[in-house]
Amino acid sequence: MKPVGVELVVMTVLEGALEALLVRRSGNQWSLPAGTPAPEVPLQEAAAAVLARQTGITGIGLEQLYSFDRDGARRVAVAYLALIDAGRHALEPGSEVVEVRWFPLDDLPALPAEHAEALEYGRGRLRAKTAYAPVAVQVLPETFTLGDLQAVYEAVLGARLDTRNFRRDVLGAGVVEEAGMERRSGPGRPARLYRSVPGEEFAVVARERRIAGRVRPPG
Amino acid sequence: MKPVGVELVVMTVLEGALEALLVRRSGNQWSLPAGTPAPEVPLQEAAAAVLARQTGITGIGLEQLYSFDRDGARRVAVAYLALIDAGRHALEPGSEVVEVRWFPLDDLPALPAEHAEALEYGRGRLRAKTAYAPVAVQVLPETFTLGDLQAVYEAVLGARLDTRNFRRDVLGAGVVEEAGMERRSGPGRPARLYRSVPGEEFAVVARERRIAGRVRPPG
DNA sequence: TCAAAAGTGTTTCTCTTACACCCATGT
DNA sequence: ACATGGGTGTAAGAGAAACACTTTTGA
Repeated sequence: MKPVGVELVVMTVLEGALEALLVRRSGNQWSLPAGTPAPEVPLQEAAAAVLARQTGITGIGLEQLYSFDRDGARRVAVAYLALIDAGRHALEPGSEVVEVRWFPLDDLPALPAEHAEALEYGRGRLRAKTAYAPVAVQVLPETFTLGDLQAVYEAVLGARLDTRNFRRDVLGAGVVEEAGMERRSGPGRPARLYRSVPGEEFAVVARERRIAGRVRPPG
Repeated sequence: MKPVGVELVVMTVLEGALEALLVRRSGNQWSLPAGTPAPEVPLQEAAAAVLARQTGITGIGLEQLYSFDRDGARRVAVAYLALIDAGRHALEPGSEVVEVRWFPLDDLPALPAEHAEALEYGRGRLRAKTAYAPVAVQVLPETFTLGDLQAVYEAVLGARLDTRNFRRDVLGAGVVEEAGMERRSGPGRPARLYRSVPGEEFAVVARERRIAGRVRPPG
């Protein structure tokens, strides 16, 4: 009987860059939040529970990423993926861990090789998904500007997008609607606030109109 | 310790329609080939072994499909997907099963709900993959005509494709090459035979040029 | 010579991309 | 008044889709 474990690839966007959530159980070894679910509890619930227990984060949408079965490992690790708004979730290390932190993907601490692999896999999935699903709204507060949204897309894709094309595509896709308010912050014209259209936040269906087209290298 | 099992969604194309491989262990209950791997064997190998043991099919490429964790189930089922050429694999029910058969997807016997779900999921994956990966060559003998290939695409996509566009796209993608022979069967002009370009059979990378474009309803 | 299947180019249109300026505000 | 970020339209090009006839064979 080969047993199953869960691990969590949780990402956010901070200062225009993707960051991943890691925990430290003891010593200097960082890792993904991970645990071993009991047989009677559904796997996704178990994953959510592990996340809550170890990091304090609750109430987020998890998506199954991949089931890793590293050679030599005696157990299978089912990885779940989430993209969330760090600002809405305070980090509270649970009793099993001594520290919880966001790390920029390009400045990670030493990780078990399998966890680094899962992170990389998760980033690839996000990138792929970004082209056809409005995943980015998950990383933003309830209302946001199109500039915010574009910044998230750019962070996830690792590429710069054209503002006018981006707006045309996002608005054309019908996944956001105007909130009827403005936000002003320092100099510059106030930005209109939008919110995601109810029921469209987690839509995974391919859309007639892609939100982000073919990506070109930064520059 | 929640245990893990494997199950196999194996499909082929017969007479222009997708068919799935099912086994009957006893009585009238059909199901997907499935089993419980030992801890020390890698999951994908275990899945291949289950398939070989129960159906006699060996040496095919398996792709992880999804890990199902049906509510109430005490175990996780990692499903693997394959699309193969039925003509190249004789079916031999192993000792664990009494019968192995291909069933058209639109004429399936009664199945456990979870297995029907996995089949449906597999069909969706195939459809999605068809748009950017040359999966279809897996279902054909070593040499085949472009007409054969188009028929496979049409079966997987459940849609009719334009012959000229299809040929242009397939040849442009560079995944097949002429075998330098012809095949004649009954009346009609003989068809050139092609084979898949070595190394491209299992290429999963997105291609610049898609093989099958946006799909329109049959008619 | 007829029926049956294979093979072949071009045109149209849609979608993607590239691109530059004015607007509203804070300091 | 100037610096800062927000917001807008259009033209050119590439890719996808639509479309009909000729070729080669078996019967």
